Parts: sequence; structure tokens; C-alpha cells
Amino acid sequence: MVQRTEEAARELESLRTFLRDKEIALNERLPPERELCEELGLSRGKLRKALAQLESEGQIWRHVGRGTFFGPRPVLNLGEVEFLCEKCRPTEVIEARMAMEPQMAKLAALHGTAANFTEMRRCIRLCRSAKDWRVYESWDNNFHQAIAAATCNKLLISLFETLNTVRRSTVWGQLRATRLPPKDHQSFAEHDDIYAAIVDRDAERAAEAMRTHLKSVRDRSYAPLFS
Amino acid sequence: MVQRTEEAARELESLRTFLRDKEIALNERLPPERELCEELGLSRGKLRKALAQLESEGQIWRHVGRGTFFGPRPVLNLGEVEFLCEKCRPTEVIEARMAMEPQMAKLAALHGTAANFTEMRRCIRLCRSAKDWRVYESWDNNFHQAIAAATCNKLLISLFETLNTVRRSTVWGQLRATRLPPKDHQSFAEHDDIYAAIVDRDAERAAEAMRTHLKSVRDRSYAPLFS
DNA sequence: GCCTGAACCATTTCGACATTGGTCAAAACA
DNA sequence: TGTTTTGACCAATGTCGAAATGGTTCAGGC
Repeated sequence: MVQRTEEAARELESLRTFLRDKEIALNERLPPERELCEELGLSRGKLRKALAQLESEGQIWRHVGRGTFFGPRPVLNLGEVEFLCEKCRPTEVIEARMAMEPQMAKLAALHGTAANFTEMRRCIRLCRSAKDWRVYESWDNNFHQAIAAATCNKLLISLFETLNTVRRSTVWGQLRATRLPPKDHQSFAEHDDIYAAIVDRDAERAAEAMRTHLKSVRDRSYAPLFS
Repeated sequence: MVQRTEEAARELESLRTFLRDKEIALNERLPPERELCEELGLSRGKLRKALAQLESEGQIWRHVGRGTFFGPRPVLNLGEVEFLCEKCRPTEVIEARMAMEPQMAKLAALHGTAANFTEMRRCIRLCRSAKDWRVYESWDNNFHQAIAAATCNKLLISLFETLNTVRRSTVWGQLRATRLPPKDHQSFAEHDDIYAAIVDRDAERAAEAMRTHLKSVRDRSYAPLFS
């Protein structure tokens, strides 16, 4: 039994080193499974197990007929989002978030289920334990997405996914340029406040906590521009 | 000169009667220009002039490589919107509107330009003068879209277009079933209030007026269900 | 019992070709 | 001379079939 898990771990590691060495870019498609089998000297079954592990970690995503891709799964059709990304100034993104997210926090406090709260806790926990700014960003994203899910309103969820995708692309562009520090203790406390208000079913407090958080994010993001 | 305009008018009328007699459905593609030329016995130039007139009236829309279509131009990719229309309950649509539109009214009060205000006035005027519930709905839509445009935030505008398209489809379904009266004096006054607050640059009052309007719409739409 | 390899499936991508609205210039017409 | 028609061309889109891809199943082998 130990033999088997050890072997699986080695296969997983060989896949990870492949991604690192080949310097696969974000959203880039990696070779089809059948080619990767030969390249890594694995059977397709073994390879698929390793890929499944990476997928569960959110490192890659797969789609029948399209391929396997590096990075988080895009939630929406890329065409429109690319269009929006090009046309939007970063200030527009934060303005849109400040318009939408406090209202969604309200609805999350009103309609959220226990499962939604569990997911929020998970995101907060993994946000805190992130050793890398990239992983932190990912779980921060998931936290806000979890709040959207808690509204139990499919239309709002879909709208927020679009907003979030645009946000992610612009933020990532910023991060690559400015190399922000990966850990941000202020955001941790603010996330806690938002979560507490939602679980308490206190809609107004949830909206206010979200507003405070977004203001804080905005000031931190754009303060360097004026200093 | 009179001869020529008379002739153009006759060609335009023959095209209108064609649309009526063939009972072209909403969003249906009508025959390509080259076929229509033969069918109506017009040269392509004449036909295109008549088509341009209908397009300027908003009756049809055209796109290179796709064709000419009956009805208002869809503002977004239909695939996602159709998906959302099927999956959304009407209560979700009004909930999403109550979350987004008051915030957008705020931003419209802050960032709106004179051109935006002129467009809002036009929509309000044409809303009042509408003799048909279908036309009324159309200009009501345009009014809310004008408010979105006044935020000067391309991302929010795009998000609202999606919301508005979903709303339109569900509202149209309702209307066809329940045959609501086309004129609604309460909405007229509410539109005026929203417009006045935005022009006064009073963000909070604009949001409150929008909230009042949406509550009123919600109560009128769903009151019949509980009576 | 488990792994392997191959085959098969549903979905998607890609390329070649036909179609369509937009445009222009020469021909035909008045 | 001025206008309209006609045909041709262009860029963008739809169409359709072949190839590619992830997901699944199953017989064969260790």
C-alpha cells in the first residue's frame, strides 16, 4: 500500500516538474494525454490520475475535445471577457465591484445555506495558509465567488463571474508588474468580518463590511500610483 | 423630387407588407438581399435603401456574413443569455435588478453627461407617447439602458446589458400570457423622479427613487399571483 | 486484483468552401 | 449630364466533414 502511494507521488511529481521545466504559461494548452504518456513514460491511466490530482488542486482544467489547460478554469466565454478586459480601466473594475458586491453580501446573508458558509470558511482558511501570492489570489477569488454563490441567484452569480474574470485578468497584470507582497493581514481580518456578518444573517453589516474591504483593497492598489 | 420620394415610399411599403404577409417571427432571418430583390422586383440599391430605413427605425438589424434579422438588435451573445433565460426564475431577475440598478443610478448621478440626460429625456417622452405595450416596453428598456450608459463604466454597462436581455425575455413571456395594460401612469411619475434626482446629481436620492420604482414594478408584476 | 493497451464515444477544433451584407466602378439609362 | 442598375469584389460569417481530444469501457496479461 505504501509502495503504491509512493509510486503515485513520484508520478505526480514528474508531472509537476514537467510543468515547471516547460514553463507552461497561464491558460496555455499542454500536450494531449496520449503525447504526455510517451513523453513522461507513463501509462495513460497513471497520467490521468496525476492530472486529476492537479485538477482537484485547481492547477489545471480539462475539457473534452479541447484539451488540458494550465491555470484556473475560465468561468465564461473568453471572447466577451477579452473584449471587456481590453476596454476596461482598472478603476472601472473596482467601481463595478463596489457597486455589486455589497449588495450581493446582503443577499448572501439573507439566502446563504450552511454549505455556502462551509465553503467560505474553507476559502478563508486556505487564503491564510497560502505561501504564495498566486495561491492567495486564487483563494481570495474563490471567497468572493462563494459569497456570490450564497445569493442563490443564478443570474447574479453569472454576472459576478463575468466581473470576477475581468477583475482577475487586470489584477494579474498589475501583480506581474508591481510584485505585490503575497500576504496581506488586513484582508484576512476583513474577510473574517464579512463572513461573521453573513453567518449572523446581518445583511446591512455584511454590506458595510464588504464596502470597507473593497475600499481597503482599492486604496492599497492605487496608493502606489500617487505616492 | 416628389416623384422620387413617392417612389421610395412605395418601395418601403412593399417591404413592410412583405414582412407582414410572410409573418416573419421575432429574431427570424429574412431572405438574403439578392433573393429579396427578385421576390419584390427591386434593384439591390433600392432594396438596401428601404432596408436601411427599417434598420434606422429599429425594426430590423443586419450583419455582414450573417444576414438580416427581424426585431431589435441583440446586445450580447445569445448563447449565454438563452441559457440564463431558461435557468432563471422571474423573482431572480427582479432581485438582481434591485441589487444592481440603484447602485447604477448612484453612479449615473455622479458621472452622467449632458448627452446621457438628453437620451433619458427622449426615452421618457417616447415612453409616455407609446400607444402600444410593446413600444412602451421597448422605451422603458431604453430608459434603464440610458441610466446604465450614464455610469460611464463599460464593465457595468456590459453586465447590465446581460441582465436587461434576460429581463426582456422573461417579461415578454409574462406579457404574452397575462396581457398587461400597455399604459402605466405610476411608472411615468417614477421615471420622472429618477431622472430628476440624477440630473440634480443627488446620488442617494437617485438610488432611492430607483429602489421605489423597482419595488413598484415588482409588486405590480407579482400581485396577481397572490390575489 | 490491478494495470495496461486499445478501442470507442461525445465533444470540440480546424480547414476548405459557400453565403451574406457592404462597397465600388463601369455600364446602361433617362 | 446625372442617376440607376448591374456585376464584381471584399471581409466576415455560416456550414460541413475530417481530425483531435478528454472520458469511458473492456478484454488481456502480470
